[in-house]
Amino acid sequence: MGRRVTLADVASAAGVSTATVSYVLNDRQGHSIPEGTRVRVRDAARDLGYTPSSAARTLARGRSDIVLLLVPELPLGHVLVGIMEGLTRGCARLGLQLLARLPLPGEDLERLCREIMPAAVIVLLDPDPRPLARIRDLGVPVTQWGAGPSAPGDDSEKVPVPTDAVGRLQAGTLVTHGHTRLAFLEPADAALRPLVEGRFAGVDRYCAERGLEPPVRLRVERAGASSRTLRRCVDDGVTGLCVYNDDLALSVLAAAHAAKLSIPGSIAVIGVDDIPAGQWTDPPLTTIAFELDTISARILNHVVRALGLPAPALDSAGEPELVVRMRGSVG
Amino acid sequence: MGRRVTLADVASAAGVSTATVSYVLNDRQGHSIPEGTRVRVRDAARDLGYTPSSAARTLARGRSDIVLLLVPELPLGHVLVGIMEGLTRGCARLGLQLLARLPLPGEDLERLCREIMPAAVIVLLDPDPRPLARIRDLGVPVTQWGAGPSAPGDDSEKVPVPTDAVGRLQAGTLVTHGHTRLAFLEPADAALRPLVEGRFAGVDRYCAERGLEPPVRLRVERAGASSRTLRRCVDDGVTGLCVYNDDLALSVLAAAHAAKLSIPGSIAVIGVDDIPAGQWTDPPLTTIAFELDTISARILNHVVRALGLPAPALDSAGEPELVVRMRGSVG
DNA sequence: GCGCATCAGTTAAGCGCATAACTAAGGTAC
DNA sequence: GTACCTTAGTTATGCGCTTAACTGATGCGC
Repeated sequence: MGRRVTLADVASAAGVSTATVSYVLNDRQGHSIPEGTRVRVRDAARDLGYTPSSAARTLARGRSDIVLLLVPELPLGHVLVGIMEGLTRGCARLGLQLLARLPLPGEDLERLCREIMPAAVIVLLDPDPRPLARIRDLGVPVTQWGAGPSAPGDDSEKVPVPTDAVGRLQAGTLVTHGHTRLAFLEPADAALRPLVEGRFAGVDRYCAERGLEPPVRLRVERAGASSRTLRRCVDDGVTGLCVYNDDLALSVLAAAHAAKLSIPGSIAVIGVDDIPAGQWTDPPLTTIAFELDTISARILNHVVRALGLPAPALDSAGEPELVVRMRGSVG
Repeated sequence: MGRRVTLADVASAAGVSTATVSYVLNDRQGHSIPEGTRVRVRDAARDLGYTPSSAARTLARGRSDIVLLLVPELPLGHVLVGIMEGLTRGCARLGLQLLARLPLPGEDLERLCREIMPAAVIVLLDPDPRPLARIRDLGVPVTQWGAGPSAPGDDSEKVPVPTDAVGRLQAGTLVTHGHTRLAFLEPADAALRPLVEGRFAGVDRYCAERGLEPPVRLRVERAGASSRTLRRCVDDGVTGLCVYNDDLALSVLAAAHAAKLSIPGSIAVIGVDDIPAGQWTDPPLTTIAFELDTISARILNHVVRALGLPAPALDSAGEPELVVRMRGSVG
């Protein structure tokens, strides 16, 4: 198991003091250290297999290099996992460690942050904002990828989840394919409220701007859409259905089958998320996909700015975060 | 932002030395400290809002109280998320912090462990076992929830993912409902190989033991089952289909619809995972569900044992890790 | 030849906690 | 009364790293 290789070991191997090693390995400015010495230090570190102790560094610096990712208690679809992957990779490039935590209900997040002193906190979706404020008071920058309205003051720390844009894109896709009377189908789940509202608003405004009839708003109380709801929809003259997400859209497809309604003949359906199962349905599900790399880059840019890192901004400004995957359920 | 409240602050508030505070707050044995003093210390800690610095503790002890959870790069279905939740809760009760990491391809996990000195590492599913061995050499206990064969020596550190049992339960359910000629449908994905093999083996052995014909083994190359495959299956006299998981089973349902094959009339279908979407299909999907709390308790018991914690073993020995959810796709 | 700037480092003081080793006071046994 | 044990603590060191402050040598202008 062997004793740990410390800075001091590297220092004596390289014939310098620990301070010098620290300066070299951290690339600190303001210290003239000739290249020859730098090389000796780096070689020694490599040869000895030196790995810094994050605990010691944290203690000395007052903040760790952990970026704490608070993930929601919802099942983590492939969208969230994809974003996590992008964030993990991006943090690694910045010399930070992305570690994810599923906050437990009733847990004291501020305390958690006092314990581990993360360099930054990234929050996915919209938890209770009050603990976040207290984390900020600790001096830890909090970046939120969320849908709710920005609280006053944290505008700069919130990367918006596209919601309005999703709704517009759904509606636009349907309208482009000739549908003029739309409906919006949403789950009842309270946790999803901010997302639901945003997406509906997008559909609603899109219709308003084009002078179309306002969309019919439908809510599914539990486990999937019913054939009844669907049939009523069709009877009302709705021909295009924007569904909150692909999971729910799958249930719509099933209900349509059961009700002998053809898709997209009787009614066109578009979901959100681009889940794999959507490729296997009959017809394959047309959907809105999130561009995961673009989204994680935007989140990381906020973190970089908040930490004042001299990092090459991952440029993601111009790229789209959403794309339409045309498959077969929209005509 | 205020200075951090340290042990020393608590000590002077309680009128004792920092050593005493440390002993009290950590409940260390072998030190006679009267209840009165204990109360004074604890009150002071509470009143001041003391939170220990995990960095300092880690540095002093040589190991942190982080339990590193290495999650696979696969999309995290609700099974894995459910287990994560159970582990997070369980660790919290043990005074540990569960933090999850998505290992990046090519990343040096041993180095990561030298950096953060986790109290333990939990690995979900089956990554390359070699880095795991090197982590163990660091003295960090590694608990794996995996399907592959136990490597020699780590038997005790591996909690088996039920695979054989899943296959048996699928086959058993179909047989109980009168099906005697079975098939097994699997994805081609190489990452899933150990799970696939185990589940097939379960089906296969079950059939052998009952004197039934050996199951037909079918593989889906990409994106969902085809109607052709299904029809061939039926033509071969197969009436019961064990599908690798619910995602794939949904594609089977769709294919059956397309092929005008009735389920379970022409062929019965059973999946694995109990994904939500399975409740909304037509017919609703019968499936094998994992008992997530039981599984996370078993994993944690291994961790507790490996760390030699004096913890109340979360008793999960007798409980089933699998249950059948009868819905409609099996007869 | 002196003062001053620059270079190339070093010294040493923490960061907050755990813990081995010690102490001082009081009680007991004989 | 002395030797010893227990109780109830304290002292002080070290975990590995960062960083402000310092030092000694060299070069340069004039």
